[in-house]
Amino acid sequence: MPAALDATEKAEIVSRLFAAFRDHGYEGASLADLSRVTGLGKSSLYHHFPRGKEQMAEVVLEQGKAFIQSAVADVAHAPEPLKTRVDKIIAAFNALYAGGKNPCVLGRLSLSDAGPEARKLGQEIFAIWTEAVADLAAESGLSRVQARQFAEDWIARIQGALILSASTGNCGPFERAMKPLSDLAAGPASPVGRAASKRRHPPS
Amino acid sequence: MPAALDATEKAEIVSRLFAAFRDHGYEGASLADLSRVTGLGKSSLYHHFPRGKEQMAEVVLEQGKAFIQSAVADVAHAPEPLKTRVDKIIAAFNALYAGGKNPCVLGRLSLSDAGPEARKLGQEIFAIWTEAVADLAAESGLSRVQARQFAEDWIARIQGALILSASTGNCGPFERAMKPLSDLAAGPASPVGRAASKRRHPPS
DNA sequence: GTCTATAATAGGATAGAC
DNA sequence: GTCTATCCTATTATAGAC
Repeated sequence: MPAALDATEKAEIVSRLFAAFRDHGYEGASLADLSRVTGLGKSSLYHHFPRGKEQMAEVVLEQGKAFIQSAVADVAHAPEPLKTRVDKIIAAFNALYAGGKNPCVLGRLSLSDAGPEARKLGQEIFAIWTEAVADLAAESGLSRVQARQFAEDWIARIQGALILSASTGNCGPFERAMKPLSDLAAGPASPVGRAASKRRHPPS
Repeated sequence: MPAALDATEKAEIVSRLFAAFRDHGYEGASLADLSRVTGLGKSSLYHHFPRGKEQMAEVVLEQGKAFIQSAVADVAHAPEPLKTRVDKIIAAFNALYAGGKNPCVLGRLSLSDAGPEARKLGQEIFAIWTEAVADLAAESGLSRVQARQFAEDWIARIQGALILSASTGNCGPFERAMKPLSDLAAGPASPVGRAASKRRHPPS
């Protein structure tokens, strides 16, 4: 029974809420679930989050926003070689999504009915994510419009790959989805999709 | 008060359940919601679907499976020019997803906790969808392995684009996601992503 | 800050009349 | 086949002791 909840403990609680919403969605995660995973009674949860489940979802999205800011946006603009920054970002996503085995809490909460504040946060996160990746793409030589489309398409592909692997267990789409970003730092701009180099037979 | 529910009326009910699950997810669509959108009392719903909400989700997925079978798989193997088949499939998805404005009921129900039968149905639908698209890609000249990856990556990109547009309102990612399939029928195999043709400045 | 206990309501599901 | 009425449980949320 800790007298006060220090920053570390608070972060641990939010991290467990994060995993619960990620794995079960907003409507699918009940207060009983959230109580169990955090080890706190319902009343204690309400002590920390007076507005209840909705606020818990918002705090989880705040953590997601902080992740994108620090592990993507800040890294993208760091004074390091492009390849280094790109590799760091890919490593961060590989960890966050466990190589494709974890769903995306942002994708799930964005669709669910978690209230207007959560909605706004989701949009902000996608915006920060998109801008950061677009900056990398532009740096690698794409026009501003192309870079923005590259970013949107790359993020979309990741989100969809996580749905597929959650349903089918196949992480291949997620692994391949990392490649276009990786290719930004290596040679001519590659498209979001895998380069289709070899044809078995030419089109008639 | 119709004496019996003919096939048309049944299809109409399933169609409305489809829209409800698509827009609110499995956990997010309450029996009260489903009762309202179908115009049937709860008891009437249980008359048609004795196993309740879970069965309703399964029936909705059956409809999704039928859609993929008829509008994608059957079309893909029809005796028509490749371009014709591809255009028909794209038109079908444009209608299903309203140009990117509708979420994907398959993507939503696949993640939710709608029971083992629904899970299995989701996997089957993704499998049929993947095989059909892979056949088209192989026909256009890709190797079997490349064709399967093309299909997985294309489907992932669509699923993710629908999440993005649901959150941000931007349908651009969905519209661009259609292009790789369209390109299958026009010239050399294009990748899943947009071809990054022009560089503003060559990589150093 | 955490707990037990409890309210208040919504959710899924059923009974039985018509 | 549909309805009204009801049941039971889970869910969100609060009260108040410690």
